[in-house]
Amino acid sequence: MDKKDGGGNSRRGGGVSVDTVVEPVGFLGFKPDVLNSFLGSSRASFKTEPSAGSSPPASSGDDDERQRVDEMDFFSGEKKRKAEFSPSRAENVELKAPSTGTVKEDLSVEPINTRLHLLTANTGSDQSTLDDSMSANEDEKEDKSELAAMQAALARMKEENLRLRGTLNNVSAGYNALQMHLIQLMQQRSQINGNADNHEGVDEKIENIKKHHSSVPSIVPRQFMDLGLASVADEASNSSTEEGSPGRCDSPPSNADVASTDYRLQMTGVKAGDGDAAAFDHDKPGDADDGGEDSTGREESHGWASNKVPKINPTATAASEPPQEAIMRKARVSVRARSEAPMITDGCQWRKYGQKMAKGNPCPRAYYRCTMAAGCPVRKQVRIFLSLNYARFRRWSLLIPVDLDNHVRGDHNHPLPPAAMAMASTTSAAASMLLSGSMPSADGMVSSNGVMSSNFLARTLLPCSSSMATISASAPFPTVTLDLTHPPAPLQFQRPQQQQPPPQPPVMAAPLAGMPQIFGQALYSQSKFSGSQMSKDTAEQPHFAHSMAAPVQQLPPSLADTVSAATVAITSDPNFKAVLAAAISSIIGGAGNQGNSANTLNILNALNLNPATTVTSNACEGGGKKHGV
DNA sequence: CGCTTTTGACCTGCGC
DNA sequence: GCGCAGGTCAAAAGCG
Repeated sequence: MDKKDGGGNSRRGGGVSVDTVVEPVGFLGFKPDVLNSFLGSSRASFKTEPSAGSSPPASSGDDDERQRVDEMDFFSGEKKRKAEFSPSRAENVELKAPSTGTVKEDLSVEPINTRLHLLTANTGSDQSTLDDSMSANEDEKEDKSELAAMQAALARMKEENLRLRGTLNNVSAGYNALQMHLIQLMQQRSQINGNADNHEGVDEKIENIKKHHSSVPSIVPRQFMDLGLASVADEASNSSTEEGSPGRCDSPPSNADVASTDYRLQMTGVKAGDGDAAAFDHDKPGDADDGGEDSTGREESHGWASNKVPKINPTATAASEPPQEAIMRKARVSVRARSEAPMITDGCQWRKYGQKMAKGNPCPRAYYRCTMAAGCPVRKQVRIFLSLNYARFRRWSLLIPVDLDNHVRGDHNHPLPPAAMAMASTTSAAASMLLSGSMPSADGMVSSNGVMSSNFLARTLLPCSSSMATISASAPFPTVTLDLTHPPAPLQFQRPQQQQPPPQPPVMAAPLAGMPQIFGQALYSQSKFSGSQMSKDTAEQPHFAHSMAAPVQQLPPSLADTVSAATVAITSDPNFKAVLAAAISSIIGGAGNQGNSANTLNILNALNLNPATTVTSNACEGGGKKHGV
């Protein structure tokens, strides 16, 4: 039972810059009602308050600025104006104003104007005496100005609604494109692996999708690396990925089923300067979401992330990257789980008991307490980010990435389920790895020729599922994403499907006998990915660059050589091995709460490691999650 | 009807 | 002492 209340404060003190991000989100197709936890109980309502004594905002130059500010605060949680973005209700937006009550707006100004005129008439009918006429006229003027202000506000809302609808269409189109591309990549992958059965299955899927979306283009940008598809994407043919060139979706599609726009499913803390988070990227103030970039980004919101993700160009990226990005970069461990599941985030059962807006942060902070057992004192904070999801069956829902804030307090007075144990230790190991000196960043393991990748780590940490763990390099900080939306599978290392298995590395012992395939796959899969941080990270961490990139630079296309390169990489770095062992042991020991330490030691021995020199025990605590409770 | 979520109010700690 | 921000409570609302 490791108590680690203090460990959860790694963000606050000690300079440890790891956010343990847990995303109790449904990745695709989770229930929209869960989304209420983010935006409150408001139902497609925009609350507007005319500014006190303000003149009606005409269409002046300040109007655009004001509108931009409004949009920036659109999901900021400020009380004066909050909205639940429920695209299914986007056509029927309810507007509330203090003096007018509730006005239904069906994307038409006419009803609003009618109501406002009625209000104006009522106001005028109150005049009865001459003495009162003066004050009445003043009141009338005031009312008129107020009404004008409200009209302007309503007009803005209408415009915003239209823009949101455009965003809806764009995102839906992006989703279609993404789905199509995923299937294609799966097909290509199956071809690579020579798996005829999978190939047929994928073909069938493709045909099914094509039936529904006959005009889905075959181009999808690389952005969806964040989806956990990075490896798949990089295994794709050059054509499909290279076609995702910036600017190809300059104009928003007119048809929701025609996709040519990017769709970014995960937008947790995306740097505003990227501009690719579109209209719903609400970053912390000061995240460079100002200045000229804002205006352009605002325009791009119409096109929903119109490919502003920097193209993978290591040299150009390193040269043009603003210095502040280096400061902003943090390691993140993101765990994704379906929100409709009774167990959210980490296998425990939590009940929300409060939510608070943090100053300077548009994302609310929610407070949960463990309800797995009566009187369990464990509580945790989560910070909620917002992103969009166009789920299956063309239903809208919102992603709710949740930041655990490394703050789980107290000790459970009950045994934790195995899932919680495994996940806690795994995320901790991942976070520790990101922080370890051997790991410059999640995406930094790139050689000069762009090989080696973040998914190397991801698949290492969760080798039992190739799609379970990914590491995103496109975010401003490396993010380890553990996708728990898939049902937990028993540890089964993939066996090479080739007729001729790759040579076993000499140091690989029994527990890791299946790892070469994983490493090789990861190495191969990321051949074109994660170049953005390469130069900087390798420069910052020459040690690791040497240990990891050197063999990769000579990477031939054959799988055997990639395995060899991975072997060298693993065995040359003790910290890497240590964290790897911790992660694997957590998985192996996940079925039971006992024996994690023993497993770790076994794996350390298998890796020829001296436990005394490793970071194993600390690694499992450094990430801020409870471990071994 | 009971459980969960929301949300405003209240409490507490900390910095100035 | 005051203000601010974080954390918690509890009534109200939502939901199945």
